[in-house]
Amino acid sequence: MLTLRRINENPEEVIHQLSKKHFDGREIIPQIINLDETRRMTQTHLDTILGEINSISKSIGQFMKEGKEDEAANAREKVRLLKETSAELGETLKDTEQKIEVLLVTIPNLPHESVPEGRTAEDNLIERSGGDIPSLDDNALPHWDLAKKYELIDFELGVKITGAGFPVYKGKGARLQRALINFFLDSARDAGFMEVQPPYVVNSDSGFGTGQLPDKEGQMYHVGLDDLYLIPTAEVPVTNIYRDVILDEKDLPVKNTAYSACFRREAGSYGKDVRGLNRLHQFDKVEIVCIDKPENSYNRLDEMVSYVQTLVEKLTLPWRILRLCGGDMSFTSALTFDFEVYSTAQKRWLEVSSVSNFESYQANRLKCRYRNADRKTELCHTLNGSALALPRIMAALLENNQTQDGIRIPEPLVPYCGFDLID
RNA sequence: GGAGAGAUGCUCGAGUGGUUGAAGAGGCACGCCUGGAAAGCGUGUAUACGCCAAAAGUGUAUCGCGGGUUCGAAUCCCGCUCUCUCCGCCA
Repeated sequence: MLTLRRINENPEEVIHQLSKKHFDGREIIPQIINLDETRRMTQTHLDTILGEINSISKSIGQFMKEGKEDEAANAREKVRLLKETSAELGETLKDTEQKIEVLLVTIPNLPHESVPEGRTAEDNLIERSGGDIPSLDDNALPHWDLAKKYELIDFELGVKITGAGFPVYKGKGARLQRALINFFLDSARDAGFMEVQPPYVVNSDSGFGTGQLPDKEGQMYHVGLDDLYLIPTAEVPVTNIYRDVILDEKDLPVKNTAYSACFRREAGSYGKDVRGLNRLHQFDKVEIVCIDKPENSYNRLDEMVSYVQTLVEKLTLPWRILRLCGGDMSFTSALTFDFEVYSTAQKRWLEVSSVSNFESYQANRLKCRYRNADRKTELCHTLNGSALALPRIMAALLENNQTQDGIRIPEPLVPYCGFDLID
């Protein structure tokens, strides 16, 4: 959620920046400014009247003590009239605040100046890349065939138990999953992230805090009986640790990491995008979350991107980093880098991580603030990224490392797996 | 799930419907004292939104959350949430 201050300070600039995200703010921004004007006028008026009521009420107490019945009755009547006005103003104020909020949550975050123009994924910029794309035999198999051949993942069994998109990992497949989770968590800890184990189910306040609600309600699984949501990412519970929190300057930066299962309804997906491990309703991910001072957040973002790069490099996967264009960025992000790894048998790039700076957009909803050097409270900047999402890493590992003898495990994973070959 | 008790500031803790944003203590910060420290003494110590060009200042709201009674509510009433104790169930 953008701050009213930002909108009021320079509306034209805000409208201009929003256009990069292909959001037309020419109507809504002036509308908000008008409502905010009404809001402030109403509050000034209301506060004055409440102040009068307060002071008269005090005088009534005084009159009662002194036994001045007439004066007291007089004052009571005055207050009665003022209360009628204050009730009306109170309604107007509440109403206006609600209208402002309803409008504010429909406005996306402003993109950073370095965000490239563009509408679709085609327009994303390749920031840098690395690793070697292996040359495979003609009879190289896609991961869903490898998963079957080596009995690593049973998709049909998942369908029986739950439905499509809920695979069952078995044997070395399950062990490889667990190895990846531990490898990612240990690496994050070495890089200075504190591990947390959050709940996998959150309330609506948390959903609202990180921006899943109200817009993306349909993308989360909802537990109706208790009105709770299955998390689509550990970002939600971890970031919400800091909801309604005022951090001390010395607490920053906050660097957290968490493993969680992630649940996404993925309504409307189909075709090759959902084949095998490409898109699941339940998957595993290790997430990194940072909270920092505004002036540090872009350095922090770079640090996070560099860290994720070390992961794909250690796994010896061919990778590239994309700087997302205005049209392809998420609603809440100010700047996003996507990591993709090459899935050689599918002959396509798969997104395995998305690292974003949300600036104060999330923090404003979360009311996550810190006390700066002047002892004033100020909104923090929040950032997060996948480090990493497992399924597509698994897909790329299986496909890229297949040989005549079996599937080779990258060296850093071997101690975690307890085997170096799947055969 | 059943019965009961409770929820006050950074923490502990007081609070008779009328200067209670809230006593007192602790913590923390700053200052004095000291060679340095401790002790001692003094001062300060919530958030949000208004007003003011801004600072100073000042207004309003906030004692778990929401509503009600009242001229006036931390205090009385109702609903909700959470915590604790006992019983039941249970990895």
